[in-house]
Amino acid sequence: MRILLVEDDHLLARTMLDMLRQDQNTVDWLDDGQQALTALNNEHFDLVILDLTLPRLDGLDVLQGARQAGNHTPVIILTARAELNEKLTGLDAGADDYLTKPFAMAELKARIRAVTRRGHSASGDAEIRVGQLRLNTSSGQLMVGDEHAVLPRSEFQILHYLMRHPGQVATRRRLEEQLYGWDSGAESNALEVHIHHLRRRVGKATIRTIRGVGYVLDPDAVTGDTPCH
Amino acid sequence: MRILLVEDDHLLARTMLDMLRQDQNTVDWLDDGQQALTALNNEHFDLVILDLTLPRLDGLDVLQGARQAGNHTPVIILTARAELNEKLTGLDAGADDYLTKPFAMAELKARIRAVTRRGHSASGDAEIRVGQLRLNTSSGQLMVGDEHAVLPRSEFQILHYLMRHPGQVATRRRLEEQLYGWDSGAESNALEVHIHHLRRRVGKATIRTIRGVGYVLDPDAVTGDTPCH
DNA sequence: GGCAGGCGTTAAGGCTGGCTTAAGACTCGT
DNA sequence: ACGAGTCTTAAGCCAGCCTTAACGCCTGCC
Repeated sequence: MRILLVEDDHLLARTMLDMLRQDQNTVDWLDDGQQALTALNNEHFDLVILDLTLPRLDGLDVLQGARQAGNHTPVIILTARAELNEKLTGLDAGADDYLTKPFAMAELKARIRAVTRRGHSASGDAEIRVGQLRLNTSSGQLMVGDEHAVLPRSEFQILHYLMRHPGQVATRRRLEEQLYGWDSGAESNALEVHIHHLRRRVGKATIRTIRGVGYVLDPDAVTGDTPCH
Repeated sequence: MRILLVEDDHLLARTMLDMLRQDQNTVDWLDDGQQALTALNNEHFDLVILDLTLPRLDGLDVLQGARQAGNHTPVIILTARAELNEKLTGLDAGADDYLTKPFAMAELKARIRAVTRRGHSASGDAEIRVGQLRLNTSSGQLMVGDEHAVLPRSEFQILHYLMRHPGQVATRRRLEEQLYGWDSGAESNALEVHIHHLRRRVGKATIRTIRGVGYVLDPDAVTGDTPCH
């Protein structure tokens, strides 16, 4: 998943970055409310983790601003216990969940899973299913029928996105964002190569090309082949 | 197992440390409530042994703080008999068990086994089973099929953790925590070497590598080798 | 029908990270 | 003090991953 972390405590932020990236996410980090709002308006994220006390523009204003602009990205708010009363305002302003500092990293993981609505309750590993595809989102293990594979990072990111939006078109741009966040700069046909490799695993018909736009995952497509070489 | 001991009586603490380490555990020790809460929020422990009278932050506050942060680690509370009435509050606050000082080390061991819920019912030796693996957690004896061996400490720690979380990813970080706690500083490929030795015992396919992340125990993996030809 | 642009396919190169092995350091019991 | 068993370190190897680039195909447009 692509996550935006907005947190001005650099020490805490770094801990969270490490944890989130370890969990196979592409994470971008800002420590400033103004920039955060701009980023939210111009790019796509699957989740925002938003501290309330920020320089330049308060977290709540970021949230409200984004929502007013029609942005529905799931948001988890971080807040000090002293600001408890603000939380109500926070939920009113359109946050999906909140966490009071200090919090346990495990708890953050759980909330993320809850908010993104995958991995039902149980603290076990989260898994997405689409058709006969089963993708373990914490280990990147993929089951196609009864064949098993561990996806490399890039292929995982792509397939994960496609499976989160089955039947919807994923633009090339969107997929590249998922892969690189802001670090990118990759100007090549890398994406097509990854898609190629994915199709080899998943069955050719499962990922359909929309010429000039991007790709779609076809939930109904059946594989037919399981290469094994 | 990785255990956090929070106890400000240094003499008692040292005794307990020795005993717990004797039993193959990795134990970290703090004598201060504030630090304990911080540690609990940022790291993973399998068990906390918590004295109630602590400098800076009372034991009960540590417990409550941790629980509010969403931390579900099993906790055993230590308390002087004079503070008996507090115990009820202790259980209310989310402790799993308590022990009144002075106590026998054997008693503590028993409580630990009970709280960590391994070694069902009878106080006989605790044993974990996953697939065809059977690990005796008190002796470190491993049965693979009908072959048996006694694991050295490091390999035991790793396999024990993997078997407690079969099918889930164990990050390198997590495994190193299990091995060293805070004493570490070990910057090397030691973990990989241990994994290598373990695979030799347990079958290569049983421990799967998740590149850039860690390892998973595959419960279904058989000792032989994968078919596919 | 020819052309151009987008996409598929394949192979090669660089690189990272894990695997393997062997050698020394250490511990502990005898 | 010695030896067996254990842990760490280091070095070289290997495999897998990502990107790049070349080439061919397909599609749609003129």
